Amino acid sequence: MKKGQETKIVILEAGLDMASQLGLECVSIGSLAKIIKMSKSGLFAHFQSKENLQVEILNYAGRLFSESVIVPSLKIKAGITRIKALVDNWINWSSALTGGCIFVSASTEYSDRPGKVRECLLQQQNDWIDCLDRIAQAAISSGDFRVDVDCQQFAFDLYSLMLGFHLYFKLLDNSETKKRKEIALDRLLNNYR
Amino acid sequence: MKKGQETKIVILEAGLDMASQLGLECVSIGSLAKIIKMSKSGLFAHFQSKENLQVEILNYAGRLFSESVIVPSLKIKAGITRIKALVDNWINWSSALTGGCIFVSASTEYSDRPGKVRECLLQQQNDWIDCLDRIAQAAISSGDFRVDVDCQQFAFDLYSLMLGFHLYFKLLDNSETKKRKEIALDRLLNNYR
DNA sequence: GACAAAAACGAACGTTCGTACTATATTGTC
DNA sequence: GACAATATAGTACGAACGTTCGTTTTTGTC
Repeated sequence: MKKGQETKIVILEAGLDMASQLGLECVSIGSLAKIIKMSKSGLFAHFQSKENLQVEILNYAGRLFSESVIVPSLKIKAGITRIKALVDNWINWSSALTGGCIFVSASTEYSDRPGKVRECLLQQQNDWIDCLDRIAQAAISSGDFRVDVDCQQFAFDLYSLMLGFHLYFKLLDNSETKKRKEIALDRLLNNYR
Repeated sequence: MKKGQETKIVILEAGLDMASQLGLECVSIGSLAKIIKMSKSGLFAHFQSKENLQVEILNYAGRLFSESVIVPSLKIKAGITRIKALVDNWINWSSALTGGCIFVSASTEYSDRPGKVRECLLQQQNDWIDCLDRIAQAAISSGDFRVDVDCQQFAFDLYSLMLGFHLYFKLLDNSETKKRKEIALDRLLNNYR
């Protein structure tokens, strides 16, 4: 790999970490450069604008999410076991990031902030919901879910549950979070069974 | 009322609107002053620090939330009708703010940002969850909920549902959001009945 | 209407922001 | 090892940031 690509990965890794803590909008080029010990202008040259940097951080997070959450889940037998694995992977992903899942914070940050970052995020989120939809469809095919299950409703239900988990886990630091998640997930799955 | 108090309310109102769109952290004294057509220093004098301004915006939002969501709900007969009214009121509250519910965005914004703002938010959120807990208890007393219902679990479930609604409604602008919410709420209530 | 108190203003502080240049180092290729 | 291409650094910019200060205007009270 070329030197420039290596540096870019270092930047994006640190940028993702910072974004997960402070939000994508509060990632500043100066402070990010300081963290990875390079000059502001040297870092800037890789992206040409702050907006590009934000978009690239988001795409970098998307690739990581795909690798560590989606792909491993799809290797598991379709149905409820896959869904449970998906939730586990998502929680691990959230926990791995210092400030929690970047998509959760970005979703509130960019709901009223037009621009390339918002468009990129919107695309990712709709893709993710489609992915949840397909996982529900596979659960129908495998026989775990009833044939009349509304897969988009499943996506809404599961995503909501994850958002609740994230709030309880990160901000509230509630000790019963995992239990709450477990109970809610079991009830959710039973309703589609 | 003294002149100073009137001005402060104007500031907090505009501040809340700005915070709901950009997040509390991106409320800047200069731009806020410009919006309400007063000087930066004049505005600043009301709060002595930006952090104080943020805390006061949050408390102002809390009072408004209490008035427009909690209090009206408590006037409704305890049980499922009250819970449905609460959800309706919460949705109206979210819709009334330009950028959606400020507590939703603040919750992700301050999960990793120590300080007075975070502490204030944490208090508010725990109070809100306790409030949901008590509403579930009242539903037990009224006979709508089973006596063995886990009220803290109810709070988690309902809050999760609202977070999902908020995402679908605000960022995704999904046309089926209300339907998704309705189905999820009915199923949630049936499970506790 | 006088007079003190409260409120708002205007200018400036040092810092950081994103971005634009030019110059110097480092890299990869022949 | 030469040489071009790439990558990083350095410097500067105008604007905005939160904050401080002294001054002026407005307010409420007697």
